[in-house]
Amino acid sequence: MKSVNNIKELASILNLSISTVSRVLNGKGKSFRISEATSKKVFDTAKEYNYSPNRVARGLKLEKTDTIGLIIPDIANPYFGSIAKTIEVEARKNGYSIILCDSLDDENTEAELLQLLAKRKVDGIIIAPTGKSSNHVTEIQEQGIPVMVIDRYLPDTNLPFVTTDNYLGALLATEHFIALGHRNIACIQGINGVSANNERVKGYRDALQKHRIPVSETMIMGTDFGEENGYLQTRKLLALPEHPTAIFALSNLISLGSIRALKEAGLTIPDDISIISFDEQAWSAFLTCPMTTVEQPREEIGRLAFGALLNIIDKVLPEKTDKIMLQPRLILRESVKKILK
Amino acid sequence: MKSVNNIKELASILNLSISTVSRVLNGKGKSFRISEATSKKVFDTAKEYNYSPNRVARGLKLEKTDTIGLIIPDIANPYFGSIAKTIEVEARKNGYSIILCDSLDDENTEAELLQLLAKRKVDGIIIAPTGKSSNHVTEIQEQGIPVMVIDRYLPDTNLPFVTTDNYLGALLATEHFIALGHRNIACIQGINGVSANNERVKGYRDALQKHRIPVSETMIMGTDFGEENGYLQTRKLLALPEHPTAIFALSNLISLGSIRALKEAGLTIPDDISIISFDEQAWSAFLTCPMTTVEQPREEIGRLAFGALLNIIDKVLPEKTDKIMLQPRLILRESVKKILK
DNA sequence: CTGTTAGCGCCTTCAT
DNA sequence: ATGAAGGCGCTAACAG
Repeated sequence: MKSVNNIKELASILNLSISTVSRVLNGKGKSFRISEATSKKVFDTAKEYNYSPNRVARGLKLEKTDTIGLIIPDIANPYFGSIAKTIEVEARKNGYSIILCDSLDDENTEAELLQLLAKRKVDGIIIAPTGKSSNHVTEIQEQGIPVMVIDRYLPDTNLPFVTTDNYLGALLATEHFIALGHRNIACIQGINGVSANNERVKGYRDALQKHRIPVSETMIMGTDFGEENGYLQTRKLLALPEHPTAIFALSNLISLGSIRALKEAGLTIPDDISIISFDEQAWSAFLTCPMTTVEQPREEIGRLAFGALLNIIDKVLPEKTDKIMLQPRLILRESVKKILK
Repeated sequence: MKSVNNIKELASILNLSISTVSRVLNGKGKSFRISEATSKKVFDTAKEYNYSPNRVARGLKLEKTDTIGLIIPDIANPYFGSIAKTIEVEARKNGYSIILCDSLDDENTEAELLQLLAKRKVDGIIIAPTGKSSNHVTEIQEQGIPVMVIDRYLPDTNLPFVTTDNYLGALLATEHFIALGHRNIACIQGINGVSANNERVKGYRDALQKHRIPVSETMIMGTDFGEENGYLQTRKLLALPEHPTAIFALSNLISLGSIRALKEAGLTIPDDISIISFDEQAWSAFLTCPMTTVEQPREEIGRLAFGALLNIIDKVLPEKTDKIMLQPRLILRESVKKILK
């Protein structure tokens, strides 16, 4: 198949100047009053020789790469997977490509990634930040790269974000426990310090206090959003002289780990212990005991985040910083047992 | 924070020529016998002004972008999510970034994506191809972009690939059904024509034939790898005068759909119907009935694929095309019931 | 209506 | 041991 790799060659084949070809190809034929005939010939020949412009060269010249950096703590987690999917599809519709980075929920990695994306001259960044500290991300924004935060937000910054209302989700879940008679409720958290985590913990605390149930600090435990953490913390709970009647697991992976530990100990949900998990998943309804979960609007998070970023890039909303908080939904199933008082 | 955005500025601050600075920064100080003192000053000043080269300009000049295109049929599926994760991490270790594309398992989208990646001058492409037809991918390779196929392979091409031995996986699963007395086994497939799918179907067929069980074509059904397909096909099966005693679901999502239909119909696994699913997942063990699955070595697929691609890019293995097939593992749980003959 | 040319930031050949 | 300058492919300002 004949093919041509730069506009110069194509122009010489066409016996036209480079600029004319460039103009036609960029849809500026009309405004430069280039004849229909010429235009058509350019398009046809470009197609014939399978030519379309080198995006790298274009990026250098225009200082615009049509590229978005996406930093995710764990792309293997289907929660982030579906957010990534929505973002990728939306981006493509708008002519953008995604550079995917997995921060492994590690702050140093994240900081490096941010620098890397800056050097790659992405037009914007969507990030589910890992950390408590936020300097490295505000710095990037100050360098002039639009940043959109998702899933979590960065306290004491003015970065625009789209998240679930994590506080509300946790409040709903905890109050559900309480309504069914639970008083001794453990909370297995993810990374302490991450806003999504801390808002959830806060919702848990406030729900207890609202109902005059003392908060036991030892019942708030855990180190990260992974399965192993859920497993380990649950084992700790079961080793207690009197274990809690309920577990609030702050991520889909944590609850899976909990289930593993429970099963291993020969305990049954909800008869021996009740559980609610943050983050609805395709399998939640089909577990040994169908799980009551807090559903997050994943697609919407992705869609809104990209839309907002695009607006910033296109300067549609000059200075408006979007801070969007989406409603979660408590999906009731069978993993919480009614307890007699 | 002081900062400098191009090598020219940096050079003028340093009172050195651009070339000297470039050389030092690219680690060629020694071979050009640039003095230690000068080198150190260059490094220090670069750090002080937070300078590092513009990757777009570099890419244009060197005709190397340190970028890999990754085309995945569905990044929200955790099977592909974890493959993507491994690839991203491996790539980064080697200085590459990933441009992520979700083909939606659609051939036209895939073809467009391939063209796009070519225009973005990626150094290589890793693709889990959607289709039966393979022209668009071999074309890309002929344009000089190294291509590595994963998860599936493209028949009648010579493209290097890394997959699970899907045939073996299906054989093991089907023989397990047979060993426990099943004769009437349905097979809910994904996309007909995709190698991963067809190899599995072939394994299923061969296992039956090996044991002199007639293959009923109506028992091989289904349209894609999604949850809804599993649901729909299972409903069809249940509407039959006499439904099969076992279902072989060819993906993790299909089996979830099957479970949904079964549950809806008030049927129990494995008492009313047995099931084996392709693709082990974190939740497989914790379903109402712990699921017997065929595990694929996801991390290894990603790691080997990237490694092989890197070898091709670096021309380490001049012409050797890697065709790697990894062993699956049948994980026995409780979703298959022993049937009396 | 079309063409010439500068320059985006970088690396590297050639020159000294 | 260091510098000057061309050119990667593209777009747009300027010039007809």
